Amino acid sequence: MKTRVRFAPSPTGPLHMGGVRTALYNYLYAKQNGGDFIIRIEDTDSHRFVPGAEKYIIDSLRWCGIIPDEGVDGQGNVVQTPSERHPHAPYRQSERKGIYRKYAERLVENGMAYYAFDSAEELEKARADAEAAGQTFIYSAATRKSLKNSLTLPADKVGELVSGTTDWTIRFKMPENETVVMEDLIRGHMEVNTSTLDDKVLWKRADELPTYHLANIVDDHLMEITEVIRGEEWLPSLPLHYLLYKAFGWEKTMPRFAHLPLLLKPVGNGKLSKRDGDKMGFPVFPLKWVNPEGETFRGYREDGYFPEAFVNLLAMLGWNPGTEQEIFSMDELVKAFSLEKVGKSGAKFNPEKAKWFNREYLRSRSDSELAGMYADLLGSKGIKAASDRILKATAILKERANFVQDFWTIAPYLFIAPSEYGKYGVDLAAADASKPVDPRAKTYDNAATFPFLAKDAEKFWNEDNGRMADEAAAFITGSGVEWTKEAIEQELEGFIKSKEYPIGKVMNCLRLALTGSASGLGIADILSIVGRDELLKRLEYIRERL
RNA sequence: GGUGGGUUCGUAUAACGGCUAGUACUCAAGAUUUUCAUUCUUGCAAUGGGAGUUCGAUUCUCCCACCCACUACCA
Repeated sequence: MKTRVRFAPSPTGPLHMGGVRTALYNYLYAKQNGGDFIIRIEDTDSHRFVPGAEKYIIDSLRWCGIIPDEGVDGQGNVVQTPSERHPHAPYRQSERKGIYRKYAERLVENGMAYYAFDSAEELEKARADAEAAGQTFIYSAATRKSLKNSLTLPADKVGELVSGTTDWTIRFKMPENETVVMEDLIRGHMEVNTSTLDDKVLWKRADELPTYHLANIVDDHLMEITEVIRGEEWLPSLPLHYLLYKAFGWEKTMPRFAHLPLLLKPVGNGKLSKRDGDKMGFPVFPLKWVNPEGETFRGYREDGYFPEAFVNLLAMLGWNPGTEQEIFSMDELVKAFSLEKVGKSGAKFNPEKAKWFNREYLRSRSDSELAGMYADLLGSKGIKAASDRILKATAILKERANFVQDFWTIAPYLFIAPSEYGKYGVDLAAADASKPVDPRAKTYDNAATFPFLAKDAEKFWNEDNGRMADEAAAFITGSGVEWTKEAIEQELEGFIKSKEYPIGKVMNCLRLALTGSASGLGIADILSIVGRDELLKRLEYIRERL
């Protein structure tokens, strides 16, 4: 039998990284077994529907390289693998609403379910009363005999109510005192007694829609799903789902189940939630999301993560290959993945490790590809620079950065000149082309400027050091040396040593002039990129200011 | 409260019932370097507690503790 798994999100908001991981594991499992990965939209809750959420979910998965064989494509189209036996479309439960009622009624006819006429208010009251008495109300074998339903009302009254205008539901008639024996691909053998379970609503007259439980089982059956891989939050409803398959007589084709451990927040307890990211400074969503209230949530993509890195770090959260390999491409994941190696306990997300993954991917990218991204980044700051300069800078910067954005923050001085003294150091906010700080900035790439770090200036600059730096600069710019990092390094060092100048002091003065601070790239690296003239200009400039 | 699930360094995890409990991230120290970073080396750091089975328990069983999920006409 062909493997068919599905990811079945509810379009009630953006998909967070835990959801992406669930989709990923489903995808990996499907591909590993030569099967199909299906996306089904579970939009049976008309009240919680959020416009744009479905598209967001599909876009996110596509960014990750998780492409469905069947389902919706986010553009209003249906993706479907040809099946001679069954048409599986549509893939939105709202578009399938016509098919569920007869299944629910079949259960009523079999005596496995019943009509319930209690109003929301009545149930609310029953719950409140129970709570006041220190108890918990559940609609179950113990209570259904005293409630308004087709088990307690005369048949003619039931018929009247069902065809009437007042709302009603179909509830599953949970068996009394039976043990449900379950098998989970990750957790193994489990048992639960049905007396602790309640009579779940399967179908709602109010909106003519099934609830999750019914729609899920019916669709998984109709779509010939072979494995259900979903979050641990579904574990408590597994017995219900087993019973539902049994009630329909579908036991032999019932899918196997695997319940994934939850993703936990980095600090403290509890599962990762939407708000954690902004509180703790990392994204929880794959892509940026603006909710209907206009609130913005950051995304991994916008934070500069490569999709491959994001997929890789997600894969390693709750699963391990059993070897010490940590970096996996999607293809490698497909080969190595196994549900047996998925852990049982919740995984705390570690943002530091996430950055490390991105760094690994950054370093494995070619210089030319990174240079293209770097050029775009510079462009967004209003800086245009020759591509060979950008390429040279890329080679140096990629060893020091976690993200392409870091190329800018690590060394803005490669493309703009430092200007004034700043008490707080290099102010990158001020280094924005839209607000030039110093007219002199126009002399260099037409970009903005950023301030010197005053305390560094005081520390390194004095008459002697300044004079030696000037001498060194005059030598290197006038020597006709080949303008490469290696040659500059050799010549400059040779000159300073031949003069018996303190190399650290001279170099630091040059760095101060060049970068505006006491730390940064190697002098030769910087010079090879900014050029002779710029060295002289920046030295002259710092002298004027001091 | 009830039901279910879980518990190895700070975090992610490894360890047919059997070496000194391994690896990665973080952190610290040292080396390298003109500074910073990189790189390299070294180091810190864990089986929640108690019984039991066993020659031997991180691993199997039970009890306790703690954590998590679920407990809607939501998914």
